[in-house]
Amino acid sequence: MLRVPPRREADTAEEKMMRRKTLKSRAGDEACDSISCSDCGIYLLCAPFGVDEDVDAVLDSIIRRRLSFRRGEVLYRMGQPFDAVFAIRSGSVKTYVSTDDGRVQITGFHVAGELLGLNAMNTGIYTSEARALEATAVCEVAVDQLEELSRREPVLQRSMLRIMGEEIEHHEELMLLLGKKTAEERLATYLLSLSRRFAKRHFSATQFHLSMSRGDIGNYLGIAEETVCRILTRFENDGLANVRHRQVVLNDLDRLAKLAHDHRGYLARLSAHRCAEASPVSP
Amino acid sequence: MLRVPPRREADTAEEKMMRRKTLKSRAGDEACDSISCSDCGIYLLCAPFGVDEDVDAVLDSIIRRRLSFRRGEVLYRMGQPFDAVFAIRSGSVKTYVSTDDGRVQITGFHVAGELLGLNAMNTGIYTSEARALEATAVCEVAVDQLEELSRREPVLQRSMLRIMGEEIEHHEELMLLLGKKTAEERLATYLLSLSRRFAKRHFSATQFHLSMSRGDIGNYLGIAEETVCRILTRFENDGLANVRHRQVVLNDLDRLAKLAHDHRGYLARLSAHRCAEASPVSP
DNA sequence: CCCCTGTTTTGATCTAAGTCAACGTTGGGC
DNA sequence: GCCCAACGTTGACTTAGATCAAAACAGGGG
Repeated sequence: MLRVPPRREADTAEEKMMRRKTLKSRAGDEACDSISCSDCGIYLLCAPFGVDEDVDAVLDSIIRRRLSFRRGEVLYRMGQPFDAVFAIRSGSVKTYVSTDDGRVQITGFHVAGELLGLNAMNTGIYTSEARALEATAVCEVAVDQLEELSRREPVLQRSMLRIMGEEIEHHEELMLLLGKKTAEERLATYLLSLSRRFAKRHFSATQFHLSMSRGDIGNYLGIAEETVCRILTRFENDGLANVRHRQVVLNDLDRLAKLAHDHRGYLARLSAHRCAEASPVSP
Repeated sequence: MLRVPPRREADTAEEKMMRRKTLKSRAGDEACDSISCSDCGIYLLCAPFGVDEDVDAVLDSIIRRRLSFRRGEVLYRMGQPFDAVFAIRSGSVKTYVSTDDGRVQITGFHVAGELLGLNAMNTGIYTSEARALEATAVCEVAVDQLEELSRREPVLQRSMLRIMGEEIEHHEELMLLLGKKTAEERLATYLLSLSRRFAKRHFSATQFHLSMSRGDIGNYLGIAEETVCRILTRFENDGLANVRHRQVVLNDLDRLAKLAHDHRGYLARLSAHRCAEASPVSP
């Protein structure tokens, strides 16, 4: 704890940086590297939804426009009216909420193939803000068309609910981390969750690149930037992981998982146990 | 921070209490005080969904069974297969997740009229646990029937998305609180959020009853039980609020809102501002 | 290739809130 | 109406991690 003087975080610095940069180079913004739908991350989400016909045609009908953002640019702001979700085609994005006095809490990092903005479904107003961490390409999908289509395609409807459920689960895990874990456990949990995410996309589970700064990691995990550094050095000394600048190498996933006191690991063990016993219900 | 020795929390104590109690009195469990659908909280959610015909008939068709729980009883456990959601008819429920070494984080308190369990939509396994805070009556609704019905009733489909979006928003606010707020701000935010919730249901915004213990409040807010007490006494001395046992009286909502550094208040001000300016987009 | 700005690292010091301990309060069960 | 386990409160002491400060490092634009 101990952060009373509201030292206006990341945001302001980035805002300033952006203002400076925006004066120059407003080069090839739109449609400079338009990838075909079948190369896009969301294709993976759409494909299994039973769209047997011309996939490209269906997708084209719901995609309003393609946009690209440079590092630091804003996808949507808090308080803006909501009428579209964003499918990330490439790059990565952070989302965050903030207090009235400028403190910021990052609520998630999002990568290619993920859907952004569904949470504004409730009020019709964005309650969070999204900012590109690097050069990022997205497809804008109008919600009303998405709803219309999901009525005709039950698999799409189910999938939207599934995606939101996944986000809720992820938030629950993060709340456990923010409320009950030590700084060391937080970092271990974080590295492990990144590793799993990459593995799921068939990248290396033990070597990857961070698209976010130490400051962003600390903010997300509810600890100071300096603490992030200190603990990463400790991991290095313990032979657990090497994090040189933004390049990560994990040496011992098992030990990391033990350190993390993982919710997900616990769940997996629970399910296994449940299967093993086979006979519930006593008189 | 500073909670390394995993002092097994609430859970274990409650479990023990339940075991003791369960030996005796397994009295009128089911259907002892079955309220008609039109008295039920979820009716309010269902009514505006365009079910113009016989509402009761439609509802009866999706409600699998009615259950009632006593204080401390579990609605569902982590790791259990998911096939139904619960609509709370009366009473209140806490949901929580936990680490493998027994630390618990409460993720929400839920009251009559709210829907529980939609978050398991993703994996088909409950990743959290729900426990009644007091005598509580619920309706169990099978998910497949809910999905089936929501295909025919677009308003229901929209409403499910809206409910999940609301939960996500609520989690974002809680993450901001857990990651960035002081203990005092947390309590102020909490009291204010309860106040708003009661006001929305047309109860008093300044006087209400807490169904959860100090321990539960502290756990939910990521602070120690003792800190909750200390700060409540401070609020009392400052003439801000009187919290005697479980009876709350709020004396100065404005000052409380200032203390809370509210995300929601900030949002409201933002929207107002946006309306006032009327002219966006500069060259 | 060098500068400049933002990022990362390390050390010294401080503090909000956690933990421990002990005591007051209460309401549900018999 | 009495008892006791759970709940709530208050004080004394400890500590994980925040803040401050300052140096080392990178990498993109000119």
